[in-house]
Amino acid sequence: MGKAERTKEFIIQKTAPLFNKKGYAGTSLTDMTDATGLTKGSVYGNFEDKDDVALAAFDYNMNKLIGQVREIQASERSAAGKLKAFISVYRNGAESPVLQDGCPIINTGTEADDTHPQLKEKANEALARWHKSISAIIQQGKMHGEFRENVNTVEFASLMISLIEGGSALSKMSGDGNYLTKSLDHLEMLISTQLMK
Amino acid sequence: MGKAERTKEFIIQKTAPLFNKKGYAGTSLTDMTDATGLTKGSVYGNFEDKDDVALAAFDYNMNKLIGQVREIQASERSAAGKLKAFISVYRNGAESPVLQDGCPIINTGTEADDTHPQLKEKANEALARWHKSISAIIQQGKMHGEFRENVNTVEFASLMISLIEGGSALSKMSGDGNYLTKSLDHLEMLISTQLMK
Amino acid sequence: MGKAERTKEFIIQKTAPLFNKKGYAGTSLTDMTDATGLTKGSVYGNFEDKDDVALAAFDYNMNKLIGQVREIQASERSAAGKLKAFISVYRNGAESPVLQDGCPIINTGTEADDTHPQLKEKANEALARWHKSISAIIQQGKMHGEFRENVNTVEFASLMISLIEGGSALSKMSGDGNYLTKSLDHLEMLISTQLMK
Amino acid sequence: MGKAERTKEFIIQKTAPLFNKKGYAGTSLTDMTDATGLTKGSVYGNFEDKDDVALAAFDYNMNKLIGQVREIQASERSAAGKLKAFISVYRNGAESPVLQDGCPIINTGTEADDTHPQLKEKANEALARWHKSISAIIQQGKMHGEFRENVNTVEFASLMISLIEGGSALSKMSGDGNYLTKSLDHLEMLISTQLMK
DNA sequence: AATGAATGAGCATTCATTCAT
DNA sequence: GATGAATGAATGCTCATTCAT
Repeated sequence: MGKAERTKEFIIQKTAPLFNKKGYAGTSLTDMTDATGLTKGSVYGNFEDKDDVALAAFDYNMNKLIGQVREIQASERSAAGKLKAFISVYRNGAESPVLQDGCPIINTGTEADDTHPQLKEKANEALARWHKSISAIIQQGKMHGEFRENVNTVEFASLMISLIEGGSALSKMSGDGNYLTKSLDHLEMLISTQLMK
Repeated sequence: MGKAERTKEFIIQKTAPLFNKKGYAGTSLTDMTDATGLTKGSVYGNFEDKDDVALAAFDYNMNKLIGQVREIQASERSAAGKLKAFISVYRNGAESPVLQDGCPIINTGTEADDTHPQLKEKANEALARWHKSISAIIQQGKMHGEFRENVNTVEFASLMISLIEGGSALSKMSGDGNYLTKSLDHLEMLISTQLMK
Repeated sequence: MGKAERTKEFIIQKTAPLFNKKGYAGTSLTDMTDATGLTKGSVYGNFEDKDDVALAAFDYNMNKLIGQVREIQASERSAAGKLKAFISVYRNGAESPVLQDGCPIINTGTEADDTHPQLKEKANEALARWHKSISAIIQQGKMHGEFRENVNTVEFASLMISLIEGGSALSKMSGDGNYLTKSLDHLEMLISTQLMK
Repeated sequence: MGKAERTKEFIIQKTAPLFNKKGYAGTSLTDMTDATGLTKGSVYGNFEDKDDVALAAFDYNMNKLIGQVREIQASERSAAGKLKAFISVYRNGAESPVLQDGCPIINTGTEADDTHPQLKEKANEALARWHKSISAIIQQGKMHGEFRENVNTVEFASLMISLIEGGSALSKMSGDGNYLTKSLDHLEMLISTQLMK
């Protein structure tokens, strides 16, 4: 990794939490230089513009989040276990360096929706990937005889994400953990009673 | 209503959609004067500052949203019917002047969380009121013998809001109606099977 | 004249010499606020952007220059006298608030040619108007029997402007008045011997 | 020519057209690295600063221009022929790699006049050299009995340059070839009727 | 009560230049 | 001798806010 690569990485690392916490419009170049200790020129030497950093920061946050999930999934053999890895990560969101400021998908998605097409696209791609990943696990569960065949895969995945994101966002903003806890409890119940044989 | 009152109302009316659509940071004073045809001086003659307008705009949006719910609830006698009024409003969100830009609670809550304490507070109060309103309906349902006694009121209310907000936000950002549709379908099913006798 | 109008006028008045002297790229917003004592916000409250000021400044300079010519022409009855008014203004360029920094047409035309299409257009329009004005005077002279019919009007006008602009620009840059003096002397001779009967 | 010498030459070669076309202020270091494919460090390794390059670029452009003239003059025996070599080069300016962006003397002279003393000096030196060169040819013509003695050498030289530069600049900026054509036609006529016996 | 005009701090971005490697 | 990376001052411009009228 060359010096440029290292600096880029460093800038993303330091600014990604800012973008997730304060949003794109709420994060200024000065916030970024304060967080990194670098100069504006240096940021512009390594990125095309603020957008470029924000886009990279979103990817960084998502990768970190996915990494947390993957780590847990690695030790899970069952499809149910793999699904529950998502639940586990969000349930302990307070300790996650990413989720403690809220899920990047909904944070970015709600801000960028009517203001920043590129970021919106990114958030939607991440959402679609997540949906696909859940769907694949459910299909796998069906194939291995672990899950019932008569459950609609796509619909279950949609419901699962809605529960996680809704609960997560509401608990984050209200400080009332019940939204997330009850959503995740309900989701686990659904996995056990609707999905598993 | 004096002239001042009327101008205030007018400003809020015209800017409330902006704030819900583009967020607090994304809405500039110039956006506001463009939308109203008034001058900046006029805005500042009627409000203390941008915050003051944003706060009022949030209330305006919420009242409009609550109004839509109330209208439907007015013709519903049963507790289940009253609960389903919320579902009905969100299901037809595309036609709601407020919800077409997303639910103000989650829009405001996610943006303001780490940037604007007063707005965050407003969003949380609205959320708490909503939660209380749902809880009261459930209690009423229980008292009238319509709902089962052994359902946890608070938890059901939390789950209900998570499903609505999660589904709503994800469908809004992705353009995929499935998130909302499946959440609301599931919620209706829960009301029928878990709540109703 | 409202206050806005007066401020616009004031800004143009103070910055027009800067633009003529230092060029478009060479004149910064800070130069402009230094020259006016106003703030950047004030400049942007009265003009769309730097271009807008530069364009207005060019017009201001040209109008001033044309005014000087008109003043002399007013007391001239003959076509020859009217043509010589142009010569007179450029001959005393050192004392002209505009020409002391060079003729705006050639200053702007040479800088903007490959860098600023709008300014280039302005300079060319001014040049075309000047050409038309000279042509009209020559035609008038012909009609009144003052000038010979067998002189090509358009060609004489072109030659006249080339002599004035060439001499003016070279004397300005070199500090050697001979370029301008000899050009204008030659031009006067041409008017007397080629044009006049 | 060592490597350093070759790189210097290469940079000048590639940037000289930029400086003539876009001017000193209009040509950025980035324009220069784009044009050369080299790095900023490399430019600064071979030149003191941007000024240093611009100065060298001006010389390069002038030498190229003078080279074109010399080439034609080489096959001219008469003084009149040598004078007309200048005319010939400017008349075919569109095909000259230098003149197609305008004459460096007037381009540089008008921009640098009030902003860049060193460049202004360069342009003036070039102008003075040109004047001297024309004067020498006229003197030669007189000595050889080709030109009349009673013509003022210095004044004719000044007039000649004014006609060429005025016509050239105006045609360049306006796209109307008449300014240059008529100036040069007139100049040739002057050489034939005033200068030649 | 409302306006038009101004403010000045802040914005994202580009500049010429430097310097360790 | 050349590069890649960094600097910091300056660029044009927008922001929320104020205030005389």
